Amino acid sequence: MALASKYNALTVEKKWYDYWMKHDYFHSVPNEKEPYTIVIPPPNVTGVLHMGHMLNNTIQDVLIRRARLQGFNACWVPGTDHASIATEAKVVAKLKAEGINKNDITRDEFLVHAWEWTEQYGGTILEQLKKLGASCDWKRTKFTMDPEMSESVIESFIDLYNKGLIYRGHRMVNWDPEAKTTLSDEEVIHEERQGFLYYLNYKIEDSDEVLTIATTRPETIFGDTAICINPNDTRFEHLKGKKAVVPIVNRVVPIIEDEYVDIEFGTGCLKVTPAHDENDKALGDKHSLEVIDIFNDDASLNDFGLHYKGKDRFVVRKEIIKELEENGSLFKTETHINKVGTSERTKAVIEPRLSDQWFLKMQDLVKPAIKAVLEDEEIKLFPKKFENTYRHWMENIRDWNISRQLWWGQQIPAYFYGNGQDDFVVAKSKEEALAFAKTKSGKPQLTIDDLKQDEDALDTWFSSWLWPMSVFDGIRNPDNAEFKYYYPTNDLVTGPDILFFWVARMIIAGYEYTGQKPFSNVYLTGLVRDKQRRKMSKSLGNSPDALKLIEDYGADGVRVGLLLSAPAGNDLMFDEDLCQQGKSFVNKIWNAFRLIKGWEVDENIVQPEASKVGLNWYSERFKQTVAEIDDHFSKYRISDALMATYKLIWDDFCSWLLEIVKPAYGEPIDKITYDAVIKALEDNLRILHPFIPFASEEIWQNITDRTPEEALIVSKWPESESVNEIVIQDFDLAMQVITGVRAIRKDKNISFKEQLELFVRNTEEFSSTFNSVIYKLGNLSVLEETSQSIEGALSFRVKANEYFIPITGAIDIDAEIDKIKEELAYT
RNA sequence: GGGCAAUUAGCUCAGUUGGUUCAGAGCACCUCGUUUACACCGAGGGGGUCGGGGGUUCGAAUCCCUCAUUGCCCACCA
Repeated sequence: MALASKYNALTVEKKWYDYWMKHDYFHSVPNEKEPYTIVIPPPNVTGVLHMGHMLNNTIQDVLIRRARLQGFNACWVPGTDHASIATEAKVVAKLKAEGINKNDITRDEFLVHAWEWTEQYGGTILEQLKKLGASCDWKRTKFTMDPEMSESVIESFIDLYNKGLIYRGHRMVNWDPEAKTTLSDEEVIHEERQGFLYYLNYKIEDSDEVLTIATTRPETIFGDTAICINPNDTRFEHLKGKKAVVPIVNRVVPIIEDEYVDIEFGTGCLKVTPAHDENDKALGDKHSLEVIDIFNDDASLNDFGLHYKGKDRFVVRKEIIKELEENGSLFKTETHINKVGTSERTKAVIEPRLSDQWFLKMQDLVKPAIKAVLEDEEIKLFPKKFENTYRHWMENIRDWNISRQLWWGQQIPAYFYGNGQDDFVVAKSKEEALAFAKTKSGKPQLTIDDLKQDEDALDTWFSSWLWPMSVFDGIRNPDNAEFKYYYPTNDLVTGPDILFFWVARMIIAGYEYTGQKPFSNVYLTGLVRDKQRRKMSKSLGNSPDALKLIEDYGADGVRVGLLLSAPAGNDLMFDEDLCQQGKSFVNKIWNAFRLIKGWEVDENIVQPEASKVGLNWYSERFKQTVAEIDDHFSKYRISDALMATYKLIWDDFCSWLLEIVKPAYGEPIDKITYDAVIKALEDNLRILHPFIPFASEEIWQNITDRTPEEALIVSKWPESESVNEIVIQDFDLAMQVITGVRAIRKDKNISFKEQLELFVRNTEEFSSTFNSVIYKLGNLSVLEETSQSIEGALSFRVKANEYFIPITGAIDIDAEIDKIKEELAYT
């Protein structure tokens, strides 16, 4: 059989993925075996595969494939997230391009477009994962807006509301005037920007005196309802109890006192605008100030803006400064660097805004989640260092604003029947709501048309925090057999950037709904960066095309490349050269297979001693490495596990063993050796499979014909067995000796293999003497260099001293060793 | 401003309780070799005051203090 000298990844990978799918190896159903479950961090439904996904999902696939080989009932649940903000933004942009303004169409019309978009692009990222080799249980694919998934979300909302944990609040929120939506604190990026600090003069009522305050936002004077000074500030002693006049607006506002004011900053005096600043809001609440909202939804000024009405806040800022200057209210202007909140998605400057929102009380919910991670260690974070940040966040948690001013997502199941703040009911359906409303309002005459559902949708994370439960329908139906079998899941693999958005909240939800953890281990990957340590981003254009990489290096090569330098929690500096290394590795294995496959077997040949010794050694070395790999896996040190595998295959198997057993060119090989090499190769493939699933299966199936039940993907991970360390030590020493001989003789005509034969013969001849000398010396760990002369003597150097022990079978080894020890004591 | 982490070979990183697996790995580099599995190869080799300084100790990459630099998280001062 002629095998290509270059491994062709592309055709091979397609072939085996189809084969695996055809035989349904990925699909799991509850059975008597122990489950091993991973739920995928659902990527955005309309997203495309990027390097972060590649890394993430490669790790998950490695874990799931290994678990499958270990005999677990492995189940990896895939799916996508509706990603309300991101998707809605894309749909809005698409409609805009078609000349449709979102505000001109109805919610239902918009949703039709959104669903069309989702159906068109929704499957892309999952198809891309298949190219990577992801062995997800595709029959279980879920979408966070599937009917039953949405129903779970609504049910949990109702449940939490009924428990008194959800409330409506008046809260300063981060308003994105471009998307016209609220953002969570986490979605706001604070940027340092060069701005100005404007010093404005406010007249004191019934006086000629003026008071100078400093502000970065002069356009908000329309919303001023007080001036605040520090009660301990002697400079303003005489102003206590007086009133000031806001320039242009001519509103008379009180001068209040609060220690919040920093005497050192600015003029030690500030204007209070409760509607547009969080701190001012707090001051306003404390001093019962009027709240005047001066902005429209798009951050243009409303009626309170007087002649600036309808103009954008930044336009107003420029213009009002001119006006203030003209009327003498502008005292001076200083440059000032301040941090501005901007929207992660639209980049618009965030406007703090008071708004009716839905909140979830976190104070009590968070308790079991803190305990589970930090006290009981029921859930372990890898690497452990993230526990600190987890603690910090959880212990300072604030109530979760779960409503979003969006259409794409689960609409909040609250129905208003009147105009009062409390004239609403929370219910599963409009019909149910009507019944509740009649009772609550005491108005039996209410009809379904009197009910108006809250316009807001729920935060995306409010659906994904249920993910490990809802994918098994554990919210609606907690007693179902699948949920009981698969939950809690085992491992979660995700980026540290969503430790709080998602991971922490899943833990909270898990304990709230099941009293159990949602998963046992959290593996936090690093961020994928480029060679210059920059974050991969579209704007920088430094993110390689994931699919192009797979085309160029093969999925196996890319997987190896990514894992080679991705220790948990460390950022990964991605470099295409690593994929090349991965590709080379795959090719190396392929060529090792070609070599073996090309041998002609002759049953009549006696097995050479060197082969026997080599195979015996490799078998021990393999067991030793498997133990090492298992240990790495248990600590989620995936790249170390891969490196151990890499070295075993490349160095020990290819460079040592195959060189030892390789027959001379054109000569046949004995059957015992051949069979043993094939077995060793097969064992190698078992441990390689999680990392390079395609190439390993290809070689496995080429070794001999296999039935579907015998496929590598469903074979066995090697059992851990005790290792005979002596065999390995002896062999290592033999290697040293031979290396020494070669160095001394510089004889290019004598092959490595022949020298091993010679060594082995000598070993046999003087076995007891020789072995115990080298073993004891080995134990001393003092050997720096050894060599064996061809005449059958061992020479070695210890701490710069040369020793020479003739191996004649008649020497007193212990005496020799003692002599060396004694000399060592002096040096 | 508050908190957390990191700093080890040219690069990316290991180094678990201080001491014979403590100065390591992979890549890169240099030399030589082979072209009858594989140049996506083989055999060798060079290379580090373990960020600086101080301390504890018989002994420190490892523990303590301090400084410097970097990264991340939280909060943000009108």
